[in-house]
Amino acid sequence: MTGYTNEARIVQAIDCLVFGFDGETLKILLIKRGFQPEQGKWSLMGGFAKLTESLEQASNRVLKQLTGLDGMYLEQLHTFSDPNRDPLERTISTAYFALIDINKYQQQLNADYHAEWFPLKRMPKLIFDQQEMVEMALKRIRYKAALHPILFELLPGRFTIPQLQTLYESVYNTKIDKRNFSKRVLATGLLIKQGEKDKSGSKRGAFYYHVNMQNYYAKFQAFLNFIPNPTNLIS
Amino acid sequence: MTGYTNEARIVQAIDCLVFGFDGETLKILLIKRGFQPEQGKWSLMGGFAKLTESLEQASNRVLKQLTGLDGMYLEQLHTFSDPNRDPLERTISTAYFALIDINKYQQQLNADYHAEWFPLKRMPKLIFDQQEMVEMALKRIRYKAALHPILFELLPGRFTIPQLQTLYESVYNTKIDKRNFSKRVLATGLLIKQGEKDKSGSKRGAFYYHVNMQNYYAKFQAFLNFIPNPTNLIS
DNA sequence: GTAGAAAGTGTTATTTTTACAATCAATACC
DNA sequence: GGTATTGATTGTAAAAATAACACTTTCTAC
Repeated sequence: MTGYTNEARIVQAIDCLVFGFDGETLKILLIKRGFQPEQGKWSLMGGFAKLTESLEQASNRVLKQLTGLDGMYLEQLHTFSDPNRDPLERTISTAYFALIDINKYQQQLNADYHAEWFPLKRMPKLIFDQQEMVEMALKRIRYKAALHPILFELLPGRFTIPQLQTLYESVYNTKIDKRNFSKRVLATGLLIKQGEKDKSGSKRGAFYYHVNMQNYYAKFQAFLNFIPNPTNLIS
Repeated sequence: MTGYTNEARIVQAIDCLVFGFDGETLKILLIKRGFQPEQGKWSLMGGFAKLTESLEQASNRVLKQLTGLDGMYLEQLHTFSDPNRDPLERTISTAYFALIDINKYQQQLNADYHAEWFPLKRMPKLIFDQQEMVEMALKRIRYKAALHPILFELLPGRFTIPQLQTLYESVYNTKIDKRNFSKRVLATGLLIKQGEKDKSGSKRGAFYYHVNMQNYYAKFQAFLNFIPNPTNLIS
């Protein structure tokens, strides 16, 4: 037995959608593609699966190369397989999205890739079907974050409630009442108040919180309903 | 330009998880695998992607072969890529799950495959990583059906509210108060009452309903909250 | 010491959800 | 023909969750 006979063998790619939050708006990390086709165009960071690694391993490898980071939040999004998606050769690409703390991202590592963060509203045109990937990822993030605490992955180890609210408002492109928001997030039991304050945002300063990891893992699978009226928000 | 040089080319498989509902319990359609490796073992229906078709096309082709059905509800589940998942050769498999009306399924077409419906509780051991696929599909169905009306896909064109309730109870392995259930589903505006009754289940008979397709498509993306307290149900 | 600016906090009205049981319709049986 | 049987159908009240809404506090800068 030496393998399946008569079956096609196809180049298997991965594409990584890296999201970060700068305190203002959700951003995506793009690179200038370094090889043909579409060399020099803005693109997602991608790569190809080697024979001996899983697609998860391939994604982590590529992300490590690009960002210097390990062990980030990474979720398989979708596999894109239109026979004509890549003009050079038939490829199938599995897209993964990563949520990272934008501050941990190591600038120097990606100099080779000419990587840049783009606010989603001012994102350049992407190659192939990558535009579709980004749209799907955004949908998925909104969907999932309405029920699960994944957005904490975008924040530094300590953060303030106003920062957290800005993040939710940015992801859902909406305004949330701050009294209700703070009640809601505190009620999850996921936040632990710290002694210190962040003085950068206001004169009074806002207390730092960090995530209660115990509750985080315990509640991750639960439906949390962070977002009021998601029915009206998700498109 | 003749393609990417130095990249691995990999056999791309698809696996189809076909679910049906017989009025009592959720069932999955399995076949006796007709080729090596693992010939003769119970398996999901699968196939390989041809060079010129997308994975969606491949899945539909395979499902048509197996069930004789076209245009069924089909959703990409996940791509499984462990390098050792298939002992014969490195393959990557994208799993799709289908929800069909078990009555439409054409028995004769699949005689070649020795297909059989199994209640999920009495499912035989499957080959490779297919057990994991089934578990993931069940999770996804429970997750999605808590918010979207996908379970209607499992029912015939007309059905009664008690039948619908049995379906939900079977999927979530729970009991739901019938007064609250009927209020809830009728409130969605997805059901249209018909004049006739189904007399098979009781002397009095239960009114048939059918899905309001207009509302169905309109509300499909909305969060519907069919299931009381999903927090306690989803594991 | 005062003006400014964002942080922090409580209550009420409304809506949604849950709990709970009697009546109705049709058949089967006497 | 009458009655027993069986599942279908329907409403209300209590409880919980959500949404609406504005003033006070804290700190800095001037």
